[in-house]
Amino acid sequence: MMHWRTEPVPFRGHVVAAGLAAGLERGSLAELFNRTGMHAIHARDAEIFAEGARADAIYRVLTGAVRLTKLTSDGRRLIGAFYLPGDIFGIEADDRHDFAAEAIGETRLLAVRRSVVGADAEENTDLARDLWNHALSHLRQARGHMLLLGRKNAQERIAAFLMEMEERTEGAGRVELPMCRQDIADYLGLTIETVSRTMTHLERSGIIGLPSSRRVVLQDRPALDSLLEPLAA
Amino acid sequence: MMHWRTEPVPFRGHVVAAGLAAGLERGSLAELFNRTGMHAIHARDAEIFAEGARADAIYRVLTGAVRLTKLTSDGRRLIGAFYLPGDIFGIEADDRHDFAAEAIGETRLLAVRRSVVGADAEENTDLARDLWNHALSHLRQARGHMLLLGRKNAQERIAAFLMEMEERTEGAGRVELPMCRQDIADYLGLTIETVSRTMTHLERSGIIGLPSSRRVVLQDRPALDSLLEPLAA
DNA sequence: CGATTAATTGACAAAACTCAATACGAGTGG
DNA sequence: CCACTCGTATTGAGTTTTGTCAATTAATCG
Repeated sequence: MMHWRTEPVPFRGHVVAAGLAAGLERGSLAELFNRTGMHAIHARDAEIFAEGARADAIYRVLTGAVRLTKLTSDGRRLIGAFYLPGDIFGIEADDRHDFAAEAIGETRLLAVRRSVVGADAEENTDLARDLWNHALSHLRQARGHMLLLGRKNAQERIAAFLMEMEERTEGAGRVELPMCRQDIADYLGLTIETVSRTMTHLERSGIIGLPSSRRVVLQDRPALDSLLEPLAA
Repeated sequence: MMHWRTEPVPFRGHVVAAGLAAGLERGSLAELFNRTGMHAIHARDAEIFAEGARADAIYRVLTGAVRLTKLTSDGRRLIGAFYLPGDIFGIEADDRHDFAAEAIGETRLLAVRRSVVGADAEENTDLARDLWNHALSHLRQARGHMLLLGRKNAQERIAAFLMEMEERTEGAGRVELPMCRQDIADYLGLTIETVSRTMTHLERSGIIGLPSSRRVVLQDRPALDSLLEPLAA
């Protein structure tokens, strides 16, 4: 179930997807969302767009969270990215989406039709540059994720994931995970059991705290850093 | 297999990196390469650009092959992509390269300065669109590779790799691999031993032939397809 | 409070990795 | 032409990590 409203919404978020600090210029992408964005609400697990669907809008997360998923016929699932409030997604396809997007919890989005974006971008240099930068930041995110999936062990994946989430939510040492263990597993290319075991292992080592399964406290940041250190460059 | 010999090089190739069929319009990226591209030759294993280097040119492969690599301090290496004759690379960075690029064998390239590309793209819609499409095809390639690294076993990775190489070189059932086993291993997130063992296993199953280590014959295509089938969608 | 879903834990199996030895292949010099 | 060498690839044996299957505990929601 999905509700559409047309009122412009003030931009309260921040672009965290790839550490890009987007300024708020007239004619920018952020401004376009605020001026012409359509409001949408998606229920938990609702599909925002399907794999293979025509890409006809781009989105900004207002509240909640989104996962980009690809499902194989025998049930394996990969989550290519998570999008949190402030993040923009859906640029990442030329014609058809190669991944589906789903709301993780109840999620509010702003959507702008591609026809509108495209028309504006022809005129407006700022907007074109914003779109370009976003596409590249998605590419960088994907490449970073490749490294994680290809060359890291379970501990390193979990550590990297927790640090990433903490950064993106500015959680000051504590992270409130919007997604379940299975989502994390499918994002990290692990099984749910390995995620669980690795989490408890980090907890028993005193590196993190787990007041509840969705709440993580980064207690020993240096230790976490040192887990990732070999991957730095 | 394609070879580029003449100096002002007509674009006879096709963009294979992600299956994008680029048209040949005046003012397109291909045309820009042909008109203003600088010729460069890199010896085997020579660095084309370093990780972290300022991104100031984009490239098209004429002959040879290129690998995009990221090295970690403890020696793990990931190859993010291979580029073959006709492929364009180096767009994939906004300011700094997050991966290094190296020639695999002796490799000839065309290079165009970013300042030139950027200036032209402001004026020229075709070129801007070409750049955009290339960036998105790199993104699709990276996402496809994520799926491979995150959810496939060794056999599936090798099978996918061989099929990809065959498609990209139009080898009609036979592939001449430009890269060594270690490169393949680092592209697939495996060890060299696992690559080797899996290759010989496929050979003993009669699915592929291995007249030499660098030459592969896809003998039983249906069998190869069926190895990948579960990943189709 | 009971029902249902999500998360953890345990015991075992399988896949891939590591370390070590051997084989192959191209190039070199006797 | 053969032997030698060096880099690359293959093969083998044993270990480690992660996955699988099953059971248990915790959390959530009417």
